[in-house]
Amino acid sequence: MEYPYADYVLVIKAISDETRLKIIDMLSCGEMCACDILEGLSISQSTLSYHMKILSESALVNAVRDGSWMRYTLNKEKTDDVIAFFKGITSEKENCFCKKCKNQKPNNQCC
Amino acid sequence: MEYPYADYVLVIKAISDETRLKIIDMLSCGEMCACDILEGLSISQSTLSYHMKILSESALVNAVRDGSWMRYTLNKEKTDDVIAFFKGITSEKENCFCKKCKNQKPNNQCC
DNA sequence: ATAGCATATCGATAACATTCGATATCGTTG
DNA sequence: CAACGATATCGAATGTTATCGATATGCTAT
Repeated sequence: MEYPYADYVLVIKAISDETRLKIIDMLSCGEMCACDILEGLSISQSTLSYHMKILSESALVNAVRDGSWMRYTLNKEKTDDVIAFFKGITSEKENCFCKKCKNQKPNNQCC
Repeated sequence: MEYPYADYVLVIKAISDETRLKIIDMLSCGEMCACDILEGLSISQSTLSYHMKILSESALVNAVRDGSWMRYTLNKEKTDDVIAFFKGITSEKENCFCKKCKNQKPNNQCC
């Protein structure tokens, strides 16, 4: 209990969209430019730009300009960080909130 | 490439909300009833009911009626499944989409 | 400097999410 | 079976997201 939930909500929102999950998958084995990502999807160029902005602003994806092209890579540090966060909140721990419950049962569970 | 993205979008959307992340964290070390969860948050009872519905419909949380109370537990199988899915799409793999890119560079990267 | 390609931004729209108070349902207990 | 407590559902208000076409910006060649 007491994680920076709000910070992670931004990142998790970024991965809670089918198009963006596909893009992350596409980037998982190497760098791609916007034009190639666009070819693999059925969306408009402006929509892709919108999604890439969300992915790079949440730091899940690194964006580098190369001439008139944009080259994108997956930021594995960030994706691992999200995984670690989610593992953390789903794992049992000391000082857990539920241990303070009022309506505990004899078996030390809540309610 | 070619994961059941849409299926996981539902689950990831379920965890992309601050209130629901808190609830998952609360449930991480044991069972809780709705009333105790409600005490730990600053939302109305109807809003909690809405969030619990999203969490249990996405199978992240198991809901059991016990008399007039509802008892909730975290479904670790499902949370582990989401983690496995996300690890999968963020890890390099064979037959990766990006290997079919048109605009490849000499280093075998895209663009 | 200008024409052309790649990408970003804008404005509109439609769909979806979150919240609440009011009310309904459901189960328990007198 | 009536009253009550716990939870669910409804309807409305408000905010957020995804999408597009049109247009702007920014680079690169010519």
